[in-house]
Amino acid sequence: MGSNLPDTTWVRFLRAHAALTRELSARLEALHELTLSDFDVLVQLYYAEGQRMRRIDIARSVLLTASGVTRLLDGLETGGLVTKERCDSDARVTYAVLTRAGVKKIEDARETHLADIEELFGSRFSREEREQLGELLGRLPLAQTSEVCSA
Amino acid sequence: MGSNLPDTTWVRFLRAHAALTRELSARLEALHELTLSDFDVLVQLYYAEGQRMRRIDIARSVLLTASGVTRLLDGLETGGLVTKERCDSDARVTYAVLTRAGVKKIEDARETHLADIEELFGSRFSREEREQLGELLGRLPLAQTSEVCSA
DNA sequence: GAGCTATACTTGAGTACGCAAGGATCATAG
DNA sequence: CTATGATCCTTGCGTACTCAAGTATAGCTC
Repeated sequence: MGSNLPDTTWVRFLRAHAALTRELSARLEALHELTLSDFDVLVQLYYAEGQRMRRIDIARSVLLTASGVTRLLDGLETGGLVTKERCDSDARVTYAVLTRAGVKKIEDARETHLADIEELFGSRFSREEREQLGELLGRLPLAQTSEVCSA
Repeated sequence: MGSNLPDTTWVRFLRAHAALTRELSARLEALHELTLSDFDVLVQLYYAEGQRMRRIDIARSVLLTASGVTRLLDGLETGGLVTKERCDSDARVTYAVLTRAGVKKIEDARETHLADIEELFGSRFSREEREQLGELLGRLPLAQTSEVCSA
């Protein structure tokens, strides 16, 4: 019954994402009380200069909307993992800065989360396959907002 | 600044998914008032025997939870695209059956949605690349619920 | 410097889920 | 036939978003 389903590759992509994020986020939640997005944002901050970023840059790098970032950071802030900081040169922007607790949290969470990613995702592929997969995925459109990336 | 970010391939996977589903679902919503999941379910039904499925099988095939399916079908039902139907041999199960309007809807939506998928996803790859991508994605774990698939 | 538009962020309202718990119904074992 | 456990489905509740609208600031043009 080779049904004429929509591009099977795309469907696999969708299914794989659903299954992987479900499992990964369950584990991350259980062990560290973090969402996948929380983790994502914390990592961005961790590697940012001065471990601080403008909210809008966070939004662009993790592909959330501005409002999504506001609420996500609200959560991290009440959890004591980040703090706000005003910007001297532009009163519109407020930085999100990683706190000491935030650094600790991300370093802890990294440990298990990277292992989980490796187990459920990375280990399925050889080195070359992984690179090729990365290359293929890298061709996909990321945003209509033209400008992207930092370092 | 080659930062030691979590497996870049995985991150690309996440970003690509976020960007693609955002755009695809915006278009699908605008043109047909359907969610990606709605579409997904309708397609499954479309190709199912008698265009009918048990809810639990829908859940498994599109990777939603049972409750997610219940509510999604509630929506499709009030939209007149599917109807419930009791199962004679097992009073626990209720089938979801595609209505005439549902068939029409999915046939309409397919047209544009498949084109959108092709534009944003498929066209990025050559034939072989697409196959390879599909193969690689197919290796990823789909569910812990062992049993999968139908035809 | 008055007025415009663009940018950064927040807030209100709505939604698409998930999880956990509950209600039927089935299947089996005594 | 009754008790036990599994399966199918729904419901209550919580949450992570989104979009649209609003506020504040920045910077440009005249």
